[in-house]
This record gives sequence, structure tokens and C-alpha cells, in this order.
Amino acid sequence: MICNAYHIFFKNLANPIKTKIIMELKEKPMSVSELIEKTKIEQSKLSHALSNLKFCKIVEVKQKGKQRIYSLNKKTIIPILKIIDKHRVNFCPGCNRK
Amino acid sequence: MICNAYHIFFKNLANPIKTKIIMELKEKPMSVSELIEKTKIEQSKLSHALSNLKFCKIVEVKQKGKQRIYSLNKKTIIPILKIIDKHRVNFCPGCNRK
DNA sequence: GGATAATATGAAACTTTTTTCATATAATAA
DNA sequence: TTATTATATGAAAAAAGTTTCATATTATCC
Repeated sequence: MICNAYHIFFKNLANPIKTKIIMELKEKPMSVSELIEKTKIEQSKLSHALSNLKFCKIVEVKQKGKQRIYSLNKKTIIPILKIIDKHRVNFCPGCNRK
Repeated sequence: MICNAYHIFFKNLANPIKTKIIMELKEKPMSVSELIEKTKIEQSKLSHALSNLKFCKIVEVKQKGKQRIYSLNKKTIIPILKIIDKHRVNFCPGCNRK
């Protein structure tokens, strides 16, 4: 997997688990255990997902003792989420319901 | 399929055929036959792809005689593509090679 | 109305992603 | 240096997405 095409990057956003992680990390950097607790996503699944997100530099990691603290690349992700929010309001009015 | 989650929208961008279509429509609105000619994507494949893009309002269609003219929702898509271009320059320097 | 051109659709086959599960690794504490 | 906690990894199974192919639809021209 090489991140040299748009679609590789977007695969990370095209998956509900990965967007859930992103939403959580939007709040603050977190260790994996904290993410597990907040998202209720199973450990190994989370780990696989984080590994993809890291690959495309959507998140980055720092070691802190036994823990790894993941943080969001806000510079890229926040503006994208904003565009989608707008898109839904403007073009998918029916789509905003749960 | 309901477009009420980020990841549904992004599925459209997470696929090389769909991004190819987007790149083509960035230039100008086009009929399906014109898209076939430019992209060399097979008719039915193109049609399926366009149907998803349309669903999420990434493209829209207008009938013109027998033809259907597809056009890109530039308001949403152009800014997103720009963000990714920046992202690659800033965070994935190794990823820009073909 | 029938023929033709342009595009869409449905379903099965195929491919790619995700999930699961068992196990590995790495850091710290005892 | 062993035990424990935190996280990662690989591979097979399961699920989801894409392709293919045959056929349907729709608009126009005759």
C-alpha cells in the first residue's frame, strides 16, 4: 500500500470504525486503552485500524511508558470534516437524520 | 445506503475509478459516452460508479436528448482535493512518486 | 410504431477489506 | 529475570465492494 493516490487516503475515511476513532481523537490524544474504553471497539480491530491511519499520516503515535498515545492530524482532518458537514447541509438535506 | 455518515460519502473517494471520473469531470461536464472515451472505463462499470457518486451528491446529472450530462459538485470536491494535495506534500513526502 | 443510440440495472462471480483469534513483542514493575 | 500490562501482528474466515454480462429503459429519428 502506497499513499500516492487519493483513494488510498480516503479508504481510511470510508470506514465507520476509522471515523469513530477520528471523532474520538478530535477531542484529545489518547492511548489505545483509552480509545478502547471510549469507543468500545475491540483491541485488535482498533490496532489494525490505527495502523492504517498511521500509514497515511492521519494519526501519529508517541510512546509513553507502556502506552502509545495516538493523536489526530488535525491540520488535514478538521477541514475535511467541515467540508463534509457543509456538504450534507447543502446537498443532502434528507441525509442528516440518524 | 444512506449518506448520513462520513464514511459513506468517502467510499466514493476511496476507489480509483470514481476518483478518475472526478478528475475528468473537474475539467468540464460530460456525457457518459464522453467519459467512456476519455477514461476508457467500460460502460456499465462507469454507470454503476456514477450512480454512487450521484447518490452522495458528488456529481449531478442533466438530461440532454438521449445523453446524460454529468457534472462535478465542485463546491465540495475541489477544496477536498486541495487539502489532500497539501497533506501529501506536508506529511507523506515519500508518497508523491508514481 | 419500430429501429437505433445512450445509458441504467440486477445478479452472480470475483476481489478487496474487515474481523476474528491466537500469538508475539515491548516496556515496566516486582 | 519473571510476571504483567499494553499494544501489535499474521493468517484464515467473514463481509463488503467491484466487475462482468446479459438485459432493461428511455429518447429520438425514421
